[in-house]
Amino acid sequence: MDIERRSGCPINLTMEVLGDRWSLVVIRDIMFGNRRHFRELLTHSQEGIASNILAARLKRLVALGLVSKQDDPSHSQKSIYSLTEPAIQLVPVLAAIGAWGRRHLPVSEDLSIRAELLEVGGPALWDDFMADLRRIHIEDSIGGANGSVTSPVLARLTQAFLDARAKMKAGAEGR
Amino acid sequence: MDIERRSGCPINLTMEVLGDRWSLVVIRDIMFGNRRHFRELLTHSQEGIASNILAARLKRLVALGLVSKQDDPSHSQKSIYSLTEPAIQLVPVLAAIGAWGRRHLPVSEDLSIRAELLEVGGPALWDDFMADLRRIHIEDSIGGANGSVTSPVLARLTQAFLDARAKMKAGAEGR
DNA sequence: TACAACCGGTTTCATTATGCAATCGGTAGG
DNA sequence: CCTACCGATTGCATAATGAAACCGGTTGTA
Repeated sequence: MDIERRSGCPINLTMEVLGDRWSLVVIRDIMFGNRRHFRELLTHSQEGIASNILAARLKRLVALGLVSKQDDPSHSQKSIYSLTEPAIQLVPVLAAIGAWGRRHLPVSEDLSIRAELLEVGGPALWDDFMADLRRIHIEDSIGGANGSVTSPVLARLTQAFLDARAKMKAGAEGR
Repeated sequence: MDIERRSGCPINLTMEVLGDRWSLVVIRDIMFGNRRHFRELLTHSQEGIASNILAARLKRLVALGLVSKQDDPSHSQKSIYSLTEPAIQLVPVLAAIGAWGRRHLPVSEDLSIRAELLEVGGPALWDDFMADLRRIHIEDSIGGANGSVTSPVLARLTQAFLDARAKMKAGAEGR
């Protein structure tokens, strides 16, 4: 799998790699939803991706080195998909995209929480989150695929964030 | 022109708007190259965009509110394309994408200068650049379209950056 | 041992997007 | 008047996308 190389511009090359409707959405689900198996990605997809499209995207992302694939020892037919270092370094890109979309597009509030958190947290939070992702996807890619384990950093901060917002809301309504 | 709204997720919605091979490349050329006319975008395109694709993308970007179109008073047939505020706010997204591409894809050195500058300059530089873009595209969208006027901030910093790098290189070779 | 549910996909076929090349009618400047 | 240029449009071929059905193998359960 090779990209076109229409030009050596970083923005152009990135669009040749990620410039389609699905690739970043699949990476998002692996990264934030810890969906590590084909079926998880297929059936829990908010957007209802078709199985052939998902298969094609995963194959492409593996060929490009953004995702790795390995056998799941607990089930001879299962495969575990993991993020590689280049994909983990997309965190700032996803944060910027999320922040922009939240501001300029008709997003739904519940799906915007992570984007808001990433924006408020800034680079320091991104680094913590990326460290989590390395632990889950690279150092312990098999153990990290079990259950619904997601990033401890993100889980803790999301909860703190929701609590703070609930408290703020209650306070505003109380007067 | 409406987007699909497969889901209300900020990342998904952004990919529905910008998730194709050309939209961000066109915005890049308007933003960094100050290409304000159809022909400029067509013939100076590094990637060789086809005229029908360019026409379709411009129409779509105008419909989505990322680009505005107005008559050029100096030529009854010319149109001036300008960035709107939402597109100007893509600067951090383009900076993040450029930084990622520069690190992980086979970019060419000369086309990476701006990406490197934006990455080193950080949010403070982005803000200055965005202020320039507002001046050029919103406050004086007609005057800004004349000649090869680009952002003063970006031009000055790019030059300073190139000088610094040349000096560094000369110093390294001198020993 | 039968069997249903589940596994990661593949196949088929229709629709849509992309891309190249040629071309369009109107305009500007000499 | 004529040439170059203006922002596109048209025709046509190929590639990408998408919905739905389907596949052989595996697993857990009765």
